[in-house]
Amino acid sequence: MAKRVTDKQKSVLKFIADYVEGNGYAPAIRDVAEAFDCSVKGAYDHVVALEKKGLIERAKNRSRSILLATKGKQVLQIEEPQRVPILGRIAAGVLSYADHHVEDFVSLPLESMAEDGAQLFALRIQGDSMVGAGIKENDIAIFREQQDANTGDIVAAIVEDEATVKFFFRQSGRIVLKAANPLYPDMYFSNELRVLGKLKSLIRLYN
Amino acid sequence: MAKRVTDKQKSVLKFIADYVEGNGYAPAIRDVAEAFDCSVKGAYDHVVALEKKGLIERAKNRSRSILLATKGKQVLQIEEPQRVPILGRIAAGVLSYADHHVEDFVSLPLESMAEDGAQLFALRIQGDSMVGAGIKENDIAIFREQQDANTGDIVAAIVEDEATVKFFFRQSGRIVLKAANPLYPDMYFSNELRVLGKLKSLIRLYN
DNA sequence: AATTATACTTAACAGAAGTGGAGAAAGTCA
DNA sequence: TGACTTTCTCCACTTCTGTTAAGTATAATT
Repeated sequence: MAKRVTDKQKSVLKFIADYVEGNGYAPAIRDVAEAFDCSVKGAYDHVVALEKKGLIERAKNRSRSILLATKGKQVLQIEEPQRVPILGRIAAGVLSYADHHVEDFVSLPLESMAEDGAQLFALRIQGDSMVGAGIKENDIAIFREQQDANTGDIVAAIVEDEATVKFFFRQSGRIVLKAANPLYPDMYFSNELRVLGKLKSLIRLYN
Repeated sequence: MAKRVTDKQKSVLKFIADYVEGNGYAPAIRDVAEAFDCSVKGAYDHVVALEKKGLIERAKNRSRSILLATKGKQVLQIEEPQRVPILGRIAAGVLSYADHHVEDFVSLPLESMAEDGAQLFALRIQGDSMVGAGIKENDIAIFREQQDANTGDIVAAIVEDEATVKFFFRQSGRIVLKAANPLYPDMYFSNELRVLGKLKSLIRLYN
């Protein structure tokens, strides 16, 4: 059971997706049959096969109840707008996606922002330490979760039990965090720095 | 025809929306009847009424083909992530949402960004004339379409057949556009300035 | 070579689902 | 008050749909 997905099955899957897209509701099995100019049972077999392979979900004896399962969307490469949590206080440097730490959600405004399944999180910028890089207080910064970084990256890191956003540099064996504001001194670390992620995008609201 | 929407009709509408939300497909009329513990025809009459009032759309003789119309969503205050077009070249100062002027789309990352049906559009920032305000080249700026502005607003306006983004000021009867960069001189206008919209939010991508 | 899965056919049936007529009681509106 | 509209009932009917039975032929696996 559940071998590979055949070309025919893929095209049936695509028909279903297109039908839903176009009509707002799923096709009846007879609609599939008509589209592929085959018998009702032929279409039925395809639908059952797709169901068995987990590409679609369906309710028994219910008309037009086909849903594209996550797996089916993957096959067709349909991407949904990803929702990224805006984290509030980050206690003791642990990234937690638990409800009580999530302030709100942003959905990614551009499809190009979604990455190969990388974990993303967002922080609200506090203070003016990065104004020189065009990052202002209350901006929403979206990070890709990662424990390391390259020189020149803008990162979120834990400094004194607080999340902070700074430029990341490696200088002669040490790590340096630099603000983009001359009023803030550079901070030096000898490797025990807890990096949370790397800045991927920024969202600002006016008014 | 099409008088006000009754409480009962509202609750039927809500049931339909909830059903779709929960199941992924629309209810059959008999599902409505069951939910409201009334006859099939009773439910049918409600559905027909909702259709006549433009709150739902439906296909004739098709099972489970109910769709919530835009008007129906308004009644239930269901907000969908709004998609905003990123406009490319703006020819001769006319805002056109025609396909060939649309580079891409951004969907609004936060629900709070959607406004009372205001028309929004986006531009990609060119040049560094607004760096002082934390607006950098290639940032995506989202504007609310409006022909006027208040002193201090950041606006998109047409200057010499090009869209430009600047601070907007009124000074002794004239309009002044100021850059947020001392390298750019102020521009003065005696009212024939074509304002396209006011900056509402900003999106930046790193890498 | 034997088995299993794919991709169909024709035919039939039962249950699901939409539609319409003919009321009736209650509420709304002018 | 009279004319609608809303909200329902009961019943009948048609159409739509999912499902099953019983095969056939081809391709892919084991």
